[in-house]
Amino acid sequence: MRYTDKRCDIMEAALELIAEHGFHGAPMSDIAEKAGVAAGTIYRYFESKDILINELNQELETIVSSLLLEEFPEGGTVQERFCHVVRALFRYFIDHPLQFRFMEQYSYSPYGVSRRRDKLLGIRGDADRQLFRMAIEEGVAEATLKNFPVMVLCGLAFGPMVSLVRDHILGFIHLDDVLIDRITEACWDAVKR
Amino acid sequence: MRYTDKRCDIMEAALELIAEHGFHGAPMSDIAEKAGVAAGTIYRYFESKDILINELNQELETIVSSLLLEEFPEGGTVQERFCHVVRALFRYFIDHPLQFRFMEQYSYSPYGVSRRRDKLLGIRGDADRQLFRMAIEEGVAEATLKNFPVMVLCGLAFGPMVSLVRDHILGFIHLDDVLIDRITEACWDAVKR
Amino acid sequence: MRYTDKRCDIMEAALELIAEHGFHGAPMSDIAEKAGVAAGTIYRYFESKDILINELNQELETIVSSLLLEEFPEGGTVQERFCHVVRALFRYFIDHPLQFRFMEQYSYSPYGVSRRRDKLLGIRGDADRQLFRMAIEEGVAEATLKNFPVMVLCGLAFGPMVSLVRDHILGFIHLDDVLIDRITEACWDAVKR
Amino acid sequence: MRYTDKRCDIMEAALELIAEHGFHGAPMSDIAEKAGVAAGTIYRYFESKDILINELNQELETIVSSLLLEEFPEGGTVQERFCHVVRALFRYFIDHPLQFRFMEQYSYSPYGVSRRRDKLLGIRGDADRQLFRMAIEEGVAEATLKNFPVMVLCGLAFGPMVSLVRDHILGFIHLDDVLIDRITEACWDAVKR
DNA sequence: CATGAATGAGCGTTCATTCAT
DNA sequence: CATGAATGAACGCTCATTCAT
Repeated sequence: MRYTDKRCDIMEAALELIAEHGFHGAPMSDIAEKAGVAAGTIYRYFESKDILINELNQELETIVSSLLLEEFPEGGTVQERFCHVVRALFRYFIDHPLQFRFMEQYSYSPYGVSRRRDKLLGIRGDADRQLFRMAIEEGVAEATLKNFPVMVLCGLAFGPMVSLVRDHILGFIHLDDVLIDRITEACWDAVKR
Repeated sequence: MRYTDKRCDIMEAALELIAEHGFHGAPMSDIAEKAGVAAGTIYRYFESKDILINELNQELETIVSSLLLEEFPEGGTVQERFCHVVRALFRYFIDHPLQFRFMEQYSYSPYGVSRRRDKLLGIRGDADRQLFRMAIEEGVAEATLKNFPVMVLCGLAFGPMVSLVRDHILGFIHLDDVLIDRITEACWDAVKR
Repeated sequence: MRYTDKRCDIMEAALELIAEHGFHGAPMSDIAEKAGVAAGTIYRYFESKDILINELNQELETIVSSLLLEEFPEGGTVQERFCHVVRALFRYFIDHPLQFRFMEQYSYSPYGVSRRRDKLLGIRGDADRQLFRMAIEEGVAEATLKNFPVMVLCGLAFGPMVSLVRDHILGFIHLDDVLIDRITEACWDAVKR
Repeated sequence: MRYTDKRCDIMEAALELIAEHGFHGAPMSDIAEKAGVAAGTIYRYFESKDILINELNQELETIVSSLLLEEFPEGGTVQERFCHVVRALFRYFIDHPLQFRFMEQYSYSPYGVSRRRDKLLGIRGDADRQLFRMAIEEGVAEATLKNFPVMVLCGLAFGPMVSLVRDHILGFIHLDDVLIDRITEACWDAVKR
């Protein structure tokens, strides 16, 4: 028996179906079938559909988080750190469209809103966010960046990425490494003083 | 007479409930009640819930479209035209959070994807988009803008707006006219050569 | 129009199935089928299965209550009033075995316990209970009855009835009017001083 | 060895949970957990949940039966024997509310009905019942008791007890030894000629 | 045209029971 | 013998849609 990790199977099936059809287009029965388990089995691993969805999102966030920490240029300039994060997210999501579609849907649902609120209130804080936030605050302090609230600078940094990754995944544009680098530079132009 | 009172009532009720509770948190019966009509009556105006949602989105797009055409500085510089559009969208959505929440949900759902595809394939095209596209193509041609595909420039222009309007509506930041103007300038920095 | 045909059909079907098979042996789908309606239709009349059950019990209590008030010998002796109630309950339940089986199950379920508690706390009080209670208190005061708490006297009065009606319905004994009268007298012997 | 530790643990757990939450509020998994065994283990001792419940009831009946035989005044008067049984049941159930709640639920469920039927048809007969029955028949024969069928006299004897023990357990009244003795006397008044 | 009662497929979830280990 | 993960039928309930009035 090679694939005995049922929990993973279920999460993968959920990821795929929800990414493709949305939360409501992915009934537990379909998830179970795709995961190769019985419907009731899911409930041994996740108390409810909501909890499955939340845990899946949390796991994806953790993966993204650790990805950003890898090769993070901690001693680099503000620009280097800023562009590292933007570029890394671009590449990760382009390589992982299901993850992107899922997280996108999650963040636009009631789930995401309350989670977002928790994070902002400091109830939750990931290391990667701290590092990025510090880079930004440093940039503002030393007048490398425009004097905006952190959240505005985040919007300028990630807004285009979200929008463009989506267009890429839907096939409306094609983003290659060269283009990603150039777009990342453009985002830097938006925030730099 | 296509746009009767009842039709409008239904669309308004749908807008409000869907913006607030999502597509699946807004049953037809609730929409009917809020609109002051019987459940069956909705089906005289809209063949199905899906069609209601699609038509509602279309109407909102039309409204936004005509808004952008108003006071469009047709003879102005590329920068003037670009910033007009960004700023106008910022202001409209901040003043119309229900419309924003609805369109946001729509665009992240399966509905939005196919619609988007239609548009790009030229099946649908709004006047405002033509004007904005022309401004951008002009800017690229005259080397005012960075040499990116139009869609990338759109991402750089509107990505931050979508992200920041959302944060504003959720109460995470407060956008006033001064800040909007400064952010719009920052978006311009991203796209200008 | 509160008591439509369908509402009655549903209540009757529920009464019959629950009396026969218990709360858990009577799924909503069976009730619907027996009532000749679709499953969803039940929920137009009753918010939930629990509420259906509670309303059914309440209705049966009301019927029993008004039955006891009919021909109640208000000016009679304590004995006359006591025996009227015991005898009337005997006869009603023997003629209405489904009602008996339902109420029996109800009173032994969590539903019944809290309802009972409410009644005793005076949150709910039916006219018939008041009359019976008054007769008993009068009997105790004038030393016609043994000096027991009211509840003990009720136990002596109704305990045998519940037990014997049940045996009758199950076919273990046959109660006719003569026997009922004699048993009622025996209950009187238990309570009288 | 038929009555192993595990078997007892399971029965005790079942008794407690069913008494408290009813048959349907006591899943096998909960019973297993409370008994400190795996869910599957229960099925080594009991073929099914129904059988577990039936055997539990049977065991409780046996315990009650032997209790009644203890100190049974075999040579005493009919009254002594009658009152002994009534009083002993009162006391046992007041001291063992879980047992009472279980047996009550059992007897009002489909389980209880068929069991009752078996008993009356003579398929099952416990020694205690024989003794009580004999006392009653003797009383009827010698005209100490009213001339009722045995089952009616049982109803008069035990109906009040069941009703009042229940009220005691639910906290609606408090039965102490003095009150129990007096109530037992009252039951005797009901059956004696 | 408008109504709203009725429908029934489909949902998330539970749990008695099985069986490979 | 004991385990507990897995099963899947069955439950209570929702809601988009229909149609007799």
